Amino acid sequence: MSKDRPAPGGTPTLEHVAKVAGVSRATVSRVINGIRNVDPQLQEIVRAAVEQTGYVPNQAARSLVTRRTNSVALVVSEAEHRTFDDPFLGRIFTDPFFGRLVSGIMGVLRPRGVTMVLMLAENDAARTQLLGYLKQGHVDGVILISSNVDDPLPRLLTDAGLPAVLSQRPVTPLPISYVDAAQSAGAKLAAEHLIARGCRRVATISGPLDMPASQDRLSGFRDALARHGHAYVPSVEGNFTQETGERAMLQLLEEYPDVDGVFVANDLMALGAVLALHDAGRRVPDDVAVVGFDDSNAALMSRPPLTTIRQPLEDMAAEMAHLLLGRIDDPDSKPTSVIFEPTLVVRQSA
Amino acid sequence: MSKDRPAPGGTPTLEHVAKVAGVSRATVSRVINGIRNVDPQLQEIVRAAVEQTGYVPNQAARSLVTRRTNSVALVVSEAEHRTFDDPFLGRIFTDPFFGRLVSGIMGVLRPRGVTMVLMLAENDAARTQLLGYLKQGHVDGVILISSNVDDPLPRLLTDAGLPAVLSQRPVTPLPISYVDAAQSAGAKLAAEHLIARGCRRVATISGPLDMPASQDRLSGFRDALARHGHAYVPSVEGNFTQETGERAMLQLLEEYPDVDGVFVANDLMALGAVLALHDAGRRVPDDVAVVGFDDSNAALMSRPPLTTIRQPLEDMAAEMAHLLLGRIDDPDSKPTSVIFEPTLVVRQSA
DNA sequence: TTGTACGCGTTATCAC
DNA sequence: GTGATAACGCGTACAA
Repeated sequence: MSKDRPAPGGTPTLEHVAKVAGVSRATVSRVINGIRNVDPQLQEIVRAAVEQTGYVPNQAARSLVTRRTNSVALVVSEAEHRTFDDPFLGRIFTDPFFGRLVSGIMGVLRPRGVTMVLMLAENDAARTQLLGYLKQGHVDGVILISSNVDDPLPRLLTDAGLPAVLSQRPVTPLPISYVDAAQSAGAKLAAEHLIARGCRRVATISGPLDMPASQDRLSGFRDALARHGHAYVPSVEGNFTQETGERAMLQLLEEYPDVDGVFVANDLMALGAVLALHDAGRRVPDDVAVVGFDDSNAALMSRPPLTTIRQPLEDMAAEMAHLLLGRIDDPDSKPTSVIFEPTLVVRQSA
Repeated sequence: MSKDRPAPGGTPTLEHVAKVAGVSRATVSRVINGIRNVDPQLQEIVRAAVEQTGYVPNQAARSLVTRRTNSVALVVSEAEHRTFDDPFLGRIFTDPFFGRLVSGIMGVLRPRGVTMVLMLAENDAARTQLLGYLKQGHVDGVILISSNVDDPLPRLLTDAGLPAVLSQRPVTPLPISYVDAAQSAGAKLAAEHLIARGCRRVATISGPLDMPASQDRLSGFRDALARHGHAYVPSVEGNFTQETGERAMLQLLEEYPDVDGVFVANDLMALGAVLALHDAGRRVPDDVAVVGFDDSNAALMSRPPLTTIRQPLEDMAAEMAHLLLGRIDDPDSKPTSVIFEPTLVVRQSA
């Protein structure tokens, strides 16, 4: 038989290495996995054999027995059905927001030797395929980002029993860990700053209202202003892109020409708003003060630079990674939530 | 023994389904993989059993024998060693360029049932980890994007025998497929347009000169102008971000105050250049004409909208996917290259 | 400390 | 058309 197939025609296997090293498969396996109980001398021999053969463990075989892949998925999802020209991909690869999240996540994953794969779920077809992929055990867990209220993914993930962490409080209570920023507290900071600088006629440009975070920022802003006597706060909805921020500001100007302060739900839209104001001949912040949200580097690209509400995205992302790893190590651990406090960063737009 | 472990405590396996359906494992496997030779009646029964048990094939076991994962990696790499605050992630998640590539790739991958995982290789540590991941057989092949001249990845990939496709002509000849745009032809279009509209003192803002594409655009631009008598064309190097485009334009204005036409190596930098020109009190295009590159939606966000050189990124990405799939199906097929022709898109900036 | 032997869940090659 | 059964490459009790 070819139990000892002599020529490593294809990729070398554990057995080849074992033969070269003159030891058993088990021993090779041990040194590769860093198990202590093995003679240092042999260790050297084995390492040499590994080197010589160019051996690399076969992930399929390995995870078939360990039930681990040492990789997690970062999935960016969006519930709505959209056309092919959908701005979804454009939004993702345009908003510095995501870069900060990725950075924070990799910061904790990489040192622990777990790889991150990024997957997009921009429509139902994508989601179906994604779910199959995940269920098949390609990854040990998933970090889910940017899901809106209708996104079925959180529930699907818990139903599938996959370790997962959300980047937002789930809309419907679910036994799932998540990390979030205190959105309304952030909005309150914005409101109070605008009030403090003397704005009397404030409005707001919100994010997509099917996202909890958008809702919270809007209601938080309104509540804070109500406490200062502003019964009504006009708002226009955007979708977090610079373009919609611009359009929203235009609409606001048309409907409330005397607006003198605007809270915009993210920096990218704020960038657009500032542009629109400039086009309309309004000075920022003298005529209209603008406060953004995120403190992404878009805030610095604006002129004037954006006063904004900073959320510590890198830290939040790192926390997500930690929560996920914890859950992977102990699937029975209780779902946890961690809330971060946003802070006001004053620059020149307000 | 528990060859017939009765209770599917964990995830259901082929064997469970077989038992429920009252057939053999082999049969279940056949219907799952769509092999014809199976009684339609049984097919139904099996399907029902699959449904009932909620069975999902175990990818590890499957690919252990098939040596296929039905997934490919899209890796975005960068050779330089950078600091933690490196703009790399910022660049990726800020440039619409990537969104278009991803979109084009998924357009061909998804219908064929292969999933795409996106991986970042922003430094050596990341690259090492990535390579291990790839060698372990997590994916069937890789599409490599945005590597610069020093990037060791193309060679590492070919050495490892992984099916791969590059998004640019490799700097050193390598037996590897790639897709590219005719960069210098595009630059020539820009040059001729500027000349045609009467520019006499043209300059250019190039991309990072360690990228072949940047070099080609620069030399193509210079060559075309030389043919029109412009012996010298000033240039400043940027790194494809709006911010560097802005700075480069500022520098250009300082050193060549009478510049009346600029070719900028991508739209994002062109956006910054237009901003800088505006700040400097120059009218675009009347005082200074600006031509960008890519025709990303950044071109539309600029005011005035950018005249630019369009490269069909979606099509190019789709072609990359095709080439890769072809190579995966037949690893011995010859490396292929496909070059796309850029076109001039005239808007208002030039 | 090291080796033996079994099992992980599938696919594929056989007979039937 | 269907069912045994042998790989696939590895980790790991268990025995030595």
